Amino acid sequence: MRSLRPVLAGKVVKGVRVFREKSLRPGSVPEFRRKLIRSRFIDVSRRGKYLLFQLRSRGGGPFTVLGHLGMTGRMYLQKATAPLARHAAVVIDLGGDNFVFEDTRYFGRMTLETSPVAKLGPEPMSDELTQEYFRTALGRSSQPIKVKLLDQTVVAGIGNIYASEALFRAGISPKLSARRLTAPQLEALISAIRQVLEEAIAFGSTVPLNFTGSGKRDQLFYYGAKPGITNFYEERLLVYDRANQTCPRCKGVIKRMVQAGRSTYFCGRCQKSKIGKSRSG
DNA sequence: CACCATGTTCCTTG
DNA sequence: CCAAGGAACATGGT
Repeated sequence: MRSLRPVLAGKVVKGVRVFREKSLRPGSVPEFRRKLIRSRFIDVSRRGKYLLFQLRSRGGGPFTVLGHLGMTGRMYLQKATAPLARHAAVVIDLGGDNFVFEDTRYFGRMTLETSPVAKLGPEPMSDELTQEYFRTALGRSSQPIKVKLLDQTVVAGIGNIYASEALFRAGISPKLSARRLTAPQLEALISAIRQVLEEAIAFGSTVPLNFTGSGKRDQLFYYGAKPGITNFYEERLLVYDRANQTCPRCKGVIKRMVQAGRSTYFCGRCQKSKIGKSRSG
């Protein structure tokens, strides 16, 4: 959002090319093209993991395009003459530049349907995320706290990597039933979430939107370091993808487990909150 | 070949 | 009605 806002503001849509119709779900190519062509980008904002592109049509009517990157999506501007990425899904012609939505796995999307944002929980950085709110939102749930952190209706914007990272920093077991977190644990978790996201945003700001490295996995999320900076990863993610490595806090061993179908990484030694596993799960 | 991967939504089961 | 689990979406890396 921070990168796109300054480069999109004021730009007029000259054309729209859709290479992947399904990336517009829900919606259709004609509808999307009709709405966008000759419209002007006014601003870009964000809610949870959604990007909100605010535009104004030729007649002056404001409307919003919702964007979501899924797991592998990227959105960036490039020169109109630059070759398109293999998995370019939607390309918006802005005159001299193309606004490219590239998405290898096509889990991301662009749509005129904005209703998903209404269902989101509070922004993690906002005053709305309080210990009291958390308590209420978690309610009597017996689900593990890690699984609850991925529920976008509880808190918006936390993904699988940062859920593990936040719980590690808060010293809370990912297995702990959501209803069993104490007030101090909730406070610690809120602080940890904010710290993790703050660092992630600061780091992300140093990386070009179309950055791809040559190392294993995705460079932005996993390593993200500019070429030459090889140890940023070491400092950034403390437990994620570090199974069998030594815990940086207690010299225990980082473990991997699967919760709700997603990998969770944690230290079995310093994230013990024994009242964990509910018998059913 | 097998398994894993930053996310969301739909369907089924209990 | 709700909670919870699994599959589906599609492609690429190890």
